[in-house]
Amino acid sequence: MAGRAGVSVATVSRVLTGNYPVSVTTRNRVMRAVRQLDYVVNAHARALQVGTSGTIAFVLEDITGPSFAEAAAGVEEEAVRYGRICVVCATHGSEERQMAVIDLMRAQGAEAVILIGGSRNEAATKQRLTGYAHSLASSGSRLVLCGRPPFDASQPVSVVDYDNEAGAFAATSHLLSQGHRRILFVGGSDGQSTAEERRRGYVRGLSSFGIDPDPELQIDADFSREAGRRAIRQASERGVEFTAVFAVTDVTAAGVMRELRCLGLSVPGDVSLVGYDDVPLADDMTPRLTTVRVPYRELGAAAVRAAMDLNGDSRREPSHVVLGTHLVIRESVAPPRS
Amino acid sequence: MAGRAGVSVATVSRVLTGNYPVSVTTRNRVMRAVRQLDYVVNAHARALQVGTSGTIAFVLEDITGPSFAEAAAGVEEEAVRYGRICVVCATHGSEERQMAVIDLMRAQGAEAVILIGGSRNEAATKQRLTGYAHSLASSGSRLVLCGRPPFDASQPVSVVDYDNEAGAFAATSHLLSQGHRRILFVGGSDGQSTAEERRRGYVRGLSSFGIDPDPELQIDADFSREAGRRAIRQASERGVEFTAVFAVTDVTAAGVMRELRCLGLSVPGDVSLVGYDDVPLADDMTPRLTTVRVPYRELGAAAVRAAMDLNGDSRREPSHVVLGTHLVIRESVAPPRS
DNA sequence: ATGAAAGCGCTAACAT
DNA sequence: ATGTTAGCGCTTTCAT
Repeated sequence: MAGRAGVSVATVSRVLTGNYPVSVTTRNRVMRAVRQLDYVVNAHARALQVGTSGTIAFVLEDITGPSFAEAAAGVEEEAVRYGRICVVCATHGSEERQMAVIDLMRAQGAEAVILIGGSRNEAATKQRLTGYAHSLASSGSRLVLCGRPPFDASQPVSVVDYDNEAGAFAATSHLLSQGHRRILFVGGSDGQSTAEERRRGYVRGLSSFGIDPDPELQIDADFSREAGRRAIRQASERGVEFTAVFAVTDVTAAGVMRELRCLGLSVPGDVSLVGYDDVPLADDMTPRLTTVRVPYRELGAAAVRAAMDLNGDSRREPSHVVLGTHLVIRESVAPPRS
Repeated sequence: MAGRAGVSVATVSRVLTGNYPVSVTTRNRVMRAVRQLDYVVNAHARALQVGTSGTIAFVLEDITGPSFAEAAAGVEEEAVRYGRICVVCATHGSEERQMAVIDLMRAQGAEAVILIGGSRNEAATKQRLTGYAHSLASSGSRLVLCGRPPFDASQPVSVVDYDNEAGAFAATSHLLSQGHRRILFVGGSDGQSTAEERRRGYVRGLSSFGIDPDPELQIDADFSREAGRRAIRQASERGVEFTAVFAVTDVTAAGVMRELRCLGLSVPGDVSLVGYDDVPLADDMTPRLTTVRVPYRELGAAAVRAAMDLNGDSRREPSHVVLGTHLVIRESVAPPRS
């Protein structure tokens, strides 16, 4: 390449990186050679020299989840805005895979690793993540957590969060204010942090209306459609009475809605329903689903910003930004039949 | 690192890559040092030396599209199965961005670049892609196209396809066999290849029933929900009469369904509706959407396989695999009101 | 403004 | 079985 342009490799490097004065004629000569040879620099060689690769890793459970996908879009867009490239890895919920992915990204010299999603076991996970965070920090990288409880500020991990609990509180209050008293919460009590926080909001909503949470009204379910269906089936088999359902997730709500229909119950005529996330699906359901809006795209974007801000000096205090949620009222809630 | 273990760098390399005999004691010593130092190899240095990085690039328009997301999941899974890492880039429909992304991946030494989605202008795009393909091939990489018409076999590009036209034919035939004669096709005629092929299937379906396609019954729309709504609004304003709609995409169908409702029309009572893709949404709509199943996940997986198969000798004939589609009959189609 | 050369961290001959 | 060393392609002093 340098030969073709009749200049030294150093000169080629200078025109290509563009951070050093080069005479116009030389530059043209080089650029012509670049075109003729269809040349691109070797990113690995450059990264090896410069010490950084401009890669942002986004680690999620499953790309197929609409809220994760939305967040991924936010990460991707913001990453390219900063001239970075974005690699996305799925863990399929496995902790080993998560660990493997983080090591992989450390090997790649990723500028930041952004982890989205709740975690199963707060205490143990927190410890493990702290380990990751230090490993990453020691290689000049950053760990950013999305939608998880923050760490204490002494750890080199930033978190971009939203108020899960407040959203759930708002959703529950809405149902309550419409006159519902027997509200079924469909969501995990398996310790998944996101589900747990939402459940807390539900309980607090109830309490603020002076209602004692009835354990019978809380049914386990993960974030899948199938879990939503199963939950309703269980409730029905157990003869649980309720006039409204608060589902931990919009897609869980879709399952709930479907199973309710199978039982011959209409929404919102017989039972009201609210979801969480406000993914596109919510607006396509019939009736359109009342839900809690979570700014996932913005969440992703904020995560890369959090990562980049700390770029200069890695001794900077890790940030904790929390985004707001709000209730989106549509058509799936009505007052209970009297 | 080598110092800490008291061995040479070569030995460290040997135990870490594991492709060379090392005595058990030495291996243990090295592994201990690895753990103590929390060491990971520098992937760039390795790639620089070995000449390949084990990266598969997946290029799509928008991660948020459910069918793309599904394909991305297929790519990701298959890539990790092969021990590769997967970077996903969004082009947002811009050809320049697409070009930039491909160069970027060439610089990264990606083992393969997988491009999904139709293209606007077949002739020009084909030429441009041929250029990319040769560029990639010359750096030992591969271009794989997903869901696009194949190239002639002399070009170094593999394609993994599915029969768009046959699926559309099946969908249209289904409507026809239910007694519909005025079927509105909602989909682009802007030359987007996917839409175009689906439209051809629609026309052929009509023809096979001896019906001349009425231009009035074909309305422009891209793959978005909004486009679906707009199309129905237009049809209604123009006073077009129809008893069924075939939407180019499930999400377009969701828009169609919504707008139909706004017009006071019920599905399938007043008008029948079929979509295309069979994304999860289709099963969550009310009524559940009859649609054409496209095996997107398998498509993605097949794309990485196509890329890897050619790995050994790059002189091998590029492959063209085509996957099947089939109609999924649900509840959005009924015979027309007499 | 340009060239020469060192060196980034690794792997793969080539010794031993 | 292990150590020594060249060199992957680039950027970056240091000369000129």
